Amino acid sequence: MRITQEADYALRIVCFLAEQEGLVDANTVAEQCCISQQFALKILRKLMLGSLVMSHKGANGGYRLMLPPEEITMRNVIELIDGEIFVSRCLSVDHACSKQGEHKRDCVIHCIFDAINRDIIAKLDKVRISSLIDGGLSAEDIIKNF
Amino acid sequence: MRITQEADYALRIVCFLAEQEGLVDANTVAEQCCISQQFALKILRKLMLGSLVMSHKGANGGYRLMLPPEEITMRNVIELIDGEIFVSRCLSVDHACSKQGEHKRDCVIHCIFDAINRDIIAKLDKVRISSLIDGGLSAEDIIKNF
DNA sequence: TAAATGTAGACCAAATCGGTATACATTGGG
DNA sequence: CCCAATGTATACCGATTTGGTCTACATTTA
Repeated sequence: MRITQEADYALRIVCFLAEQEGLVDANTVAEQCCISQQFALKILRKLMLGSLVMSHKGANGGYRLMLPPEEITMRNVIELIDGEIFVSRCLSVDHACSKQGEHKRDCVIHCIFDAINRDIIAKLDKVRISSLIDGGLSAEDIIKNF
Repeated sequence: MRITQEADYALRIVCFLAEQEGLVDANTVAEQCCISQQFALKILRKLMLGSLVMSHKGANGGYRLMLPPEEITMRNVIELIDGEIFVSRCLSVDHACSKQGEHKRDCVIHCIFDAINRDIIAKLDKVRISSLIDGGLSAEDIIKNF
């Protein structure tokens, strides 16, 4: 599954919350992150289900991160929204290709995709939200770390 | 855009053709690669448009590779079928995120996705069809080369 | 108790994906 | 020369995913 727009939005939201103190209401989050309020709410709910953010109801309610930004990785956020990352369908649970493949090459192709996939996940796991926000690292420094 | 099932089929087809001598008709290709005949035809046509295979019409017609398998990479085949590879929508031509992003983090996230993407493409570019077929390399050797 | 918030989930349109169907063109063999 | 075997072209189709919106409701604080 590819990394969706929604996951991209979720990253923005998490970064935004990481830069705020106290509770921030959904409207502010949506405006600051350039997302419709309704969609932001939906994403915030998913982030809550994954225990990345918590909320407080009622007037003056809002959302805040549940973890320090050093303890959240890009992978955490993306997988929470999109589910497990896989670049090719034959890596998903049903393993379509390994069922059909009688040939050596099918397995080899599968192994290659798998290696690439593991590499992507490892990279996304190395990037902490704290690196992305103000006071974090430059893109070059993050990439150098890969 | 993720690597689709169709691209996976295309890889099988190209590998199969690489192992055959002379022309092979679409029915044989479809059967040997476990693809429906119609769908195999569709993929073969795309491979023709990309000049990876050529065909001969009429009775005793069929398809064959236009290039030696050393000169075709996984990237060639996949991009021919799926178009440009990008792991995240914000890397596609419209650059949705860079339009909206006023924040440093949006650019950083974009740069990270871009680095990951370039890495995937580079890896797929290193794998030649000749490595995938009988007499080629083992998956471990291919991955070691990454 | 009303206004400000969050909660839940149904609903929806467009795009993508994986594939099929139909009609036609070309070639080679008898 | 004609027909069977092949390829060519393109329209169509249903399921799933994606990117949202809408509606109704629950909770909290002033």
